[in-house]
Amino acid sequence: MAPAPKYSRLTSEHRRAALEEAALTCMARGGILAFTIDNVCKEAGVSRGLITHHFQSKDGLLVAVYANMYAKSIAAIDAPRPGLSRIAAMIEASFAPEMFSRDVLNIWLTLWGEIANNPVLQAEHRRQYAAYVVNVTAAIDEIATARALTLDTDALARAFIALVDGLGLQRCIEPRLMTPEAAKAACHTLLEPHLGPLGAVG
Amino acid sequence: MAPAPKYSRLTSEHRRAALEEAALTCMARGGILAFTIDNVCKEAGVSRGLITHHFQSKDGLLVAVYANMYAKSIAAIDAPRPGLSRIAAMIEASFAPEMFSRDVLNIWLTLWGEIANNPVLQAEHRRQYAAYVVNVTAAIDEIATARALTLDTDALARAFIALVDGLGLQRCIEPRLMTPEAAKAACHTLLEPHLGPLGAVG
DNA sequence: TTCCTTGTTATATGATCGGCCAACAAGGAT
DNA sequence: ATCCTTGTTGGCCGATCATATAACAAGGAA
Repeated sequence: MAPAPKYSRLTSEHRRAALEEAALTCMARGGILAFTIDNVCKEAGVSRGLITHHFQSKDGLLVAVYANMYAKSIAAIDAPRPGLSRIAAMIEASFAPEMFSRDVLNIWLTLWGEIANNPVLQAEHRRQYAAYVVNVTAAIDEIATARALTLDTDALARAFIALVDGLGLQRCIEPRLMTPEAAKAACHTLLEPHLGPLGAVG
Repeated sequence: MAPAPKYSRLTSEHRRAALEEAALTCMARGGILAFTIDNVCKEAGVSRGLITHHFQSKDGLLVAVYANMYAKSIAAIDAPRPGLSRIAAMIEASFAPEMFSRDVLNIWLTLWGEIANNPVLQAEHRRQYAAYVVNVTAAIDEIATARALTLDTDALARAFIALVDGLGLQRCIEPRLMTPEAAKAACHTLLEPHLGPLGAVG
């Protein structure tokens, strides 16, 4: 009989995905200090050399992880919801359990802290963030134009994004003091005085 | 003549303050990864053993730094400004250059990331943060009662705090895209629809 | 079956980590 | 002038850091 394989050999794409997933797990567990090559490879059940092999460097993995997080978030936030305006759908998505959890928010907090200090991540951030602002602004524009409102939709979008980030920060640090319902309500408190009810477009 | 002293001997209080200051400098420069005993002591121009001597452990210094940052912020935010309501004074203080700078905000971001993952800091945070919420709520109450408004001032205070944090986050990550003026305007966008003009109390 | 690409392991390396501790010395107390 | 408390130094420890590299092996191609 054939000898048992000493390890499973995955395609480059699958191994990369597994390592990114392990990196997220480590960050969620212990922040940037837990994001070490040893930790990530142990979490992935793999030897130390693989990160260098598949991502060139630890920073390479970090950038991949960040791009991955952004892609997943954008996809969730942009998904239309029947009967809801785009901005209302964004709010729902932003505070759904899979995005407003302590683990996911701790990952974001970890990445933010690195963006502020790691030049490699800053370039990646600038690209992704700009697209995010455009999306939110467009969603607010949708309601503003439908209702013939004249207001600075770009400034409102940036305030909204800041609010969502700040609510996530509080949720991450003290989950019991910031429920998804309270977070949603805070968003409505900001937007509805300027846009009217957010439920539908008309 | 007497031999030149080999080092300056400070009181415990002064040396502690110097080490805390050096710790802040390191955090502002490189986040939590730059907050190492070697780095801080080199920044303070002092040998490695002093942090253990004055703070028992690295975590001890971290807690002291956090308490220090909070004390300074609370003092700045609570300082009354002639002709301004308390909440308006808070906004002015929050986005003044000495608080809304990249360095200071990077320190906050660093501390937030640690609070989320370091149990020692969590206890300290809970105490400090509760006092902060009380202060902001009281400032909002001041206007609400003076104008006989009926609204959930606690929820509005928590939303306001989240917004301020989120604005600081954006400022830290991309200072050029979030000016102090834009940040102040965002706060007014949130509060004035519910409280009316924030300038004076009446 | 044989070859060959390449995913994977495992060890080595030099730097740096936090914490420990013995020796030193500054400067007030006596 | 001498003692004594205590702030300070600096070497040391085991652990862990990121990275480089050589040997190994899985599995499709030929």
